[in-house]
Amino acid sequence: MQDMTPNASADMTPTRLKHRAEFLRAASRGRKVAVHGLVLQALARPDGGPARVGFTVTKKVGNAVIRNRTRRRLKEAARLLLREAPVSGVDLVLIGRDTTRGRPFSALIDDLRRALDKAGVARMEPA
RNA sequence: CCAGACGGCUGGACGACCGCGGUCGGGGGCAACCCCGGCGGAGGAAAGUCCGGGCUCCACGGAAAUACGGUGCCGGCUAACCGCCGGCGGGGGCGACCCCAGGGACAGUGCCACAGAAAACAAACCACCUGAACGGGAAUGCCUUCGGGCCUUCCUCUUCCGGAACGGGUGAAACGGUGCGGUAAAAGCGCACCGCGCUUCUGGUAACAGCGGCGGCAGGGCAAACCCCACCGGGAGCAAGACCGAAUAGGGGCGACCGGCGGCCUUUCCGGCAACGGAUGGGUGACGCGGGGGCAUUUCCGCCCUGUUGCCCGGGUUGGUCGCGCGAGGCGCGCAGCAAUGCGCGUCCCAGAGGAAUGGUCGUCCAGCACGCAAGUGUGGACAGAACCCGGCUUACAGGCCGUCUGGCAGG
RNA sequence: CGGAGCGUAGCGCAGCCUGGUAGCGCAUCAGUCUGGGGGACUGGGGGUCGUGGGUUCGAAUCCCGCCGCUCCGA
Repeated sequence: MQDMTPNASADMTPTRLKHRAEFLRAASRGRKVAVHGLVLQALARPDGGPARVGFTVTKKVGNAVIRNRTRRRLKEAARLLLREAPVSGVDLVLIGRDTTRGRPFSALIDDLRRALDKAGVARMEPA
């Protein structure tokens, strides 16, 4: 978040979404796509910097161990997918569901790819 | 072998690829940072947050009392505890063993529904017994005018004096239980045993236990009802707290206090016609200097703030560093102790995040479960995730391992 | 991290402090009034008192542990 300078665009590694206000902004004004393994909220940012990713797993899903496992699988799926197909200028919030934990990992990655596509994130890639 | 009791340990293993955060070393880069390599990276409950401490800040002269809260058989352990260990007493179990907030009910207040005569000061009531009075009845005897009258005995309604606390369907509980004697009827009224109270002595640090003696029985239960007694407790919590940076208007209000020099106000004295000057004591707070602070550090210059301090109002700040892991520490051995635990020696350093790492995927194996005669096939890891630390408690937990002990059956 | 409260019939609530009978409203069922509906009246059914222990003769009530939910402060 410190190096949001435009000339650092060679590094497209996503950073982390941290503040409550940012999550609320993505929830209220972003596009929402629900697929089997997760729910995606995406909100375009005008600065064109690297994508920022946040994770939400509510207490409804389970206890702390289950929530950790859910979040870590989402985190790994986002890492692998955004490494081979980086996007920018967007805030992404991945919300875990009950099914996230038992979903086969390859299917989870497909879910995320499809959700990004439906949210129009792929077309947000910088020119 | 079966059934059971208690205590302790463990909480899948190995590997491959891709990753995460910490730290150390090397290299690159002005720097932010990047690359390579090494090392280590969740638990017995990390959980619930129910107790106790350390640590930090705040408050506070000492001690006591009051209020509030907690604890409550005895002894020991501990930094401390509502904890642990060992005893005692009570209850349960054939037993190993398990359970118990277990001080005080002559300090006081209160409650004990229904039932029952009565639920706590003790008596009243029904029933029982002796006696008396009036009346009634029966029998015997005497007298008679034959209507009845009288004496004695017995029974009885009602009433009264007395005896006694034995009985009264009840009830969780009712002024001790059983038996014998005793009596008008009875009763610890007397005796034996049991229970109970007091007590000498003995054992024990003590709670308490045992033997003996004395007492004919004191006197219900509930204090997890109020309460009494004894002991303990200041408050808040790592978002504690400290530092650096950035930012803002380095802002405002109300008070208290200090005086090195000048200025200003003022007391007294001297000089002067006077303005004023000198000396002296006091006051005055933003007006100047000195002094102090800041702009990374040192010197000079410059700029800015500023007397010191308390409280309040307003404004800005969500960045970083420390606190932060060598500790009431882990492991092993020895000694003391029944034990909890303590002491000594040796050895080890063992997670430190901050929207928060400790992971994702796959393979082989080891337990478990299901199917199958079998080879095998399929399935599949219990409860659960550190956030300042430690000692406990409570709760959750698939399966496995070890030890000690009890009862029963069979065999030698 | 610290603190407060709640859990009783299908729903909303009393009863708890001061222990012995669980009650009220809506809903539901049956009957009557009406030609029918609505409505009114009469009568009835329905509750492991969140859960596990303890105290007591007796616990929804008192005490302790646990589960779930809500709210407040930093």
